[in-house]
Amino acid sequence: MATIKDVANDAGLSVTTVSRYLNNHPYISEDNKMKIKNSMIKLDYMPNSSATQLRANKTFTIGVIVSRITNPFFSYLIDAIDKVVKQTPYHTLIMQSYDDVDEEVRLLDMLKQKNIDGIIMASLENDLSVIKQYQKYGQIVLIGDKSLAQSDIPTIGTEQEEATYHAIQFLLNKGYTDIAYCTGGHFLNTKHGSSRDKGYIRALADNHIELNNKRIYTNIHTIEDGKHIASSVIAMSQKDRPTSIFAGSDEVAAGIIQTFEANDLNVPSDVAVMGYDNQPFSSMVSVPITTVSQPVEAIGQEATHLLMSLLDDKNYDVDVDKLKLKIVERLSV
Amino acid sequence: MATIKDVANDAGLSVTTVSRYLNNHPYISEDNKMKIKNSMIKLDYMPNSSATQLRANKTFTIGVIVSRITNPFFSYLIDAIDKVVKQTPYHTLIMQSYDDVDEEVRLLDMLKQKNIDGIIMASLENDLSVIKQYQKYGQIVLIGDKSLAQSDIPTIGTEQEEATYHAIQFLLNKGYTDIAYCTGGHFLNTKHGSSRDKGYIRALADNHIELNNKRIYTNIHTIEDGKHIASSVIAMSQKDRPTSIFAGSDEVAAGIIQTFEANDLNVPSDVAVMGYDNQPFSSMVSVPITTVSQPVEAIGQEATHLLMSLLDDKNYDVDVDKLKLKIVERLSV
DNA sequence: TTGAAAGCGCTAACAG
DNA sequence: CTGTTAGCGCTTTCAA
Repeated sequence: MATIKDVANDAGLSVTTVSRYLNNHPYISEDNKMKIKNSMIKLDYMPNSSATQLRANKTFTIGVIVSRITNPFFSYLIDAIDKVVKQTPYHTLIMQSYDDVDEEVRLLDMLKQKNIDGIIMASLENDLSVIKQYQKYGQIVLIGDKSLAQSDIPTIGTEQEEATYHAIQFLLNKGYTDIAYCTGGHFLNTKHGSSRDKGYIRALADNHIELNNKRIYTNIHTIEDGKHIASSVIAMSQKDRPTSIFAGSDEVAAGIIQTFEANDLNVPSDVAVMGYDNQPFSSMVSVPITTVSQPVEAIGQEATHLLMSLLDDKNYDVDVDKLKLKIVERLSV
Repeated sequence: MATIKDVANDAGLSVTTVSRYLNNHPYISEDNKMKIKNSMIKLDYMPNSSATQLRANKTFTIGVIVSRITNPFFSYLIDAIDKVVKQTPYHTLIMQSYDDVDEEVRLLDMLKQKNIDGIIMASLENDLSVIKQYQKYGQIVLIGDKSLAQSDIPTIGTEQEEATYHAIQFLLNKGYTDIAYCTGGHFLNTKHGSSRDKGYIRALADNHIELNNKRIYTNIHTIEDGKHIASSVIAMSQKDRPTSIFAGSDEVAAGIIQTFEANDLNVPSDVAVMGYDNQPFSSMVSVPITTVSQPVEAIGQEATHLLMSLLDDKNYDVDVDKLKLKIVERLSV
């Protein structure tokens, strides 16, 4: 592959001049511009990005950490992010943590190694104190509950606790008082969705309902997980069953619903199921899912604009109005 | 950020020795190993990857081109690829072409700029002759119909034409003779799913059914596209409607089915709908989708192993047995 | 077992 | 308007 030196030689000029051409500097004669252009075409030249990166101490790549890309919430989020990034000189490096604490650290280390200039973290496994350590290596933007913003790490915050509170209240208003609860993390662990846990707890407390640990399902993510939960509910005697389930995601909700239907339990009359995310397929499953809608596109856009501004040392005012969550009522509750 | 020089200074050694330690060379005294290790920890050192990359003329990054990550087929494919890549020193850079020819070229140019060492192309917009030009800049592996393999570009080939032929034949056997056909590309253009087109045409021909251009829908990808098609079918007088639709993807099929149901057209009795891909949600929609199952995990694994072998200058025998497509019969046909 | 020095491809003072 | 030169952080001859 031709280098800048080859081009300079071929054009009979110095590498400096060629470099200037490359970077659109003023003060190059039209004549030489032509020569350089021709030599570049002739030699099929393209600047080597490793060299540019080393020199500039900048990679023009940002990382996006999600737990798993197959979760449609994350793939739509990434899509929204990538669409904004595409309009900049940056590239998007997608990184999956698979909900693993150590893997997340490994990904954060890429900041340290100058593999990437900044990170958008849409999943969070480690304590915020760990994340903060990495801010000195590059810009970090968090996506999650509003409360994360207290950490001094720039955050695109949504009202997860409020939304969960409202969702539980919604179930309560419909008469379901025995509400099982699924979370992707560990219940009331400081990380991972704990703000939703708080919303659940607060809603129960406000309605003088006691928290029942048997109704808590932790580390729940996939359709399969949903199926398992449904099976365990089916295995209970009828009077021991919860009357409703807050599934934590539409995927889990879909798995639950499918298994219930296959076993002749009616949703919602036997057991109501509340989803989360409002994914494209959620209105199409056999019992359309009542769910909490997250404005995933706006979240991705705001996060990216914020990170880009940080990288450019500029200010950016996040448009919080676009970040509202709301309940979408369909038939599963 | 500390450099190798800082570590060398701190340890009272030369950069060479530190570099040797980094690369696990033999012949370093245990004593010095300890010193280096301590200095590294003390200075919070991590090798700068831009420098390593420039020096090695290797980025340890591979690109994966898909048309859109929100298509679950692609997100599952990427997941499969990433899981294999994670076991190597490489990283995965995901690139979306959004079905755009020029964008695909821009992505291929990353090979030229040494931004990536190799590419897996799961979507194909440009002619193979264009792709071939890029082989001199890095390794390329194609994912798609078997026939792509003729191009001399390493390919993980599945029998798209055969599978489509069988799917159409399946519809025919069920008594549906008026079969509309959706494709993500342009019908019988050389690119993008044209092998499926051939399967469709061949199946009709073998059954002495004339091809009807009005039954061909091109550039169809999303749930929304499916809804539009369904609307246009609904707008036809009953006797003008096709009796079945080969949707080309489960997403499109889902959109079609939902719109039909919302307008009191029964699937399959009024119009049958055949999907493609067998996605996780396909069994859960209101009319579970009869579809062509692609072994997406195996495809991703084989493609990655093949690319890795190519990058390491080794041989790899693709396990073609794992690449079989098959019809999954549910209720939409 | 260790170190000096050259060089990967590029950019940016500085000098002209 | 153009060129000389140093250096980004790392690896690898070569010599000791």
